[in-house]
Amino acid sequence: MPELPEVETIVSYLKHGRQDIPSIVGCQIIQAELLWDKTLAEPDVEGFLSRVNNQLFQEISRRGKFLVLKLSFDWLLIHLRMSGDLYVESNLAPNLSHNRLLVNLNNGHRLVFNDPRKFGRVWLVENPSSILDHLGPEPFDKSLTQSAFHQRLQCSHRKIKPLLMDQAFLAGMGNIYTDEALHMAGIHPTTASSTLSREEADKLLGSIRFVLQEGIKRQGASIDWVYRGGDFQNYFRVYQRTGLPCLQCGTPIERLVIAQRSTHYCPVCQPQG
DNA sequence: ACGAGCGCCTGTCGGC
DNA sequence: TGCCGACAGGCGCTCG
Repeated sequence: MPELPEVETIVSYLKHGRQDIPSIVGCQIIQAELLWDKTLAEPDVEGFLSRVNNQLFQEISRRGKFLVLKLSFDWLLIHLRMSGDLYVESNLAPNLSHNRLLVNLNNGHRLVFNDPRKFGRVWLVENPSSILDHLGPEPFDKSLTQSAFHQRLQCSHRKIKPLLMDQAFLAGMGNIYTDEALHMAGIHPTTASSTLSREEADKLLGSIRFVLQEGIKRQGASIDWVYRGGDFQNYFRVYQRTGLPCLQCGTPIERLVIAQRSTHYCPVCQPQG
């Protein structure tokens, strides 16, 4: 599922609340229930359930695709992977079949981690840096200048698509937004990153920021059976549009598999290097 | 230094 | 209808 814009949307919901659902900031944890043990990456179940009790949610943020929840004494890190979702609901709501973790709060609500495919993971740690330190720069980080980005591209001999999806190269890009950004920049997904000119690199960085911003503005994409309110799926240029006309030139969008991931591109707007 | 292949999981969809 | 393969917003591991 979620890439940077979807995670950012969830952060916003948790921080500010939505409709009749309150913010979790300042709420105290009454009791947690782990419904699928492997959801928990760290520590062990006993340690988690006892340590998390009575802590308050102090700050909610995002790093790459990680949700970063600062508690009174620990940090709760959550990665949604392919199918995870995180939301707040009344603790009277019926328990859904794919709920993996429930965190009951002192305001009659609970934080729910729901994840059909069970790939998502949760960490409770004293210091988040051991987990977050391997991530590359945030796409919107001011220190990621055009020239710094070009430099980073020059250093690798990998294909541009898998490189952009490598979280150590850049934090937050996934399959959708990578395809969208490459189309907007007019770059073929198999292009060797080191062959990109400064102009192409500038355009690519601008496109990455543009599509991510667009995704955030639309509150993310809702695809397959995962719906949480966003509608960016109605604005896809290439993703899941195989065979449909390119919105720019009318040529049918093509699909190929790169690094085991489905890749969508326009053969005319994104010519082979 | 790469990329391919696979494992982790459940669900949906299209074809036969 | 039922079965079966392909596919799905991610990532870590092996292997060559």
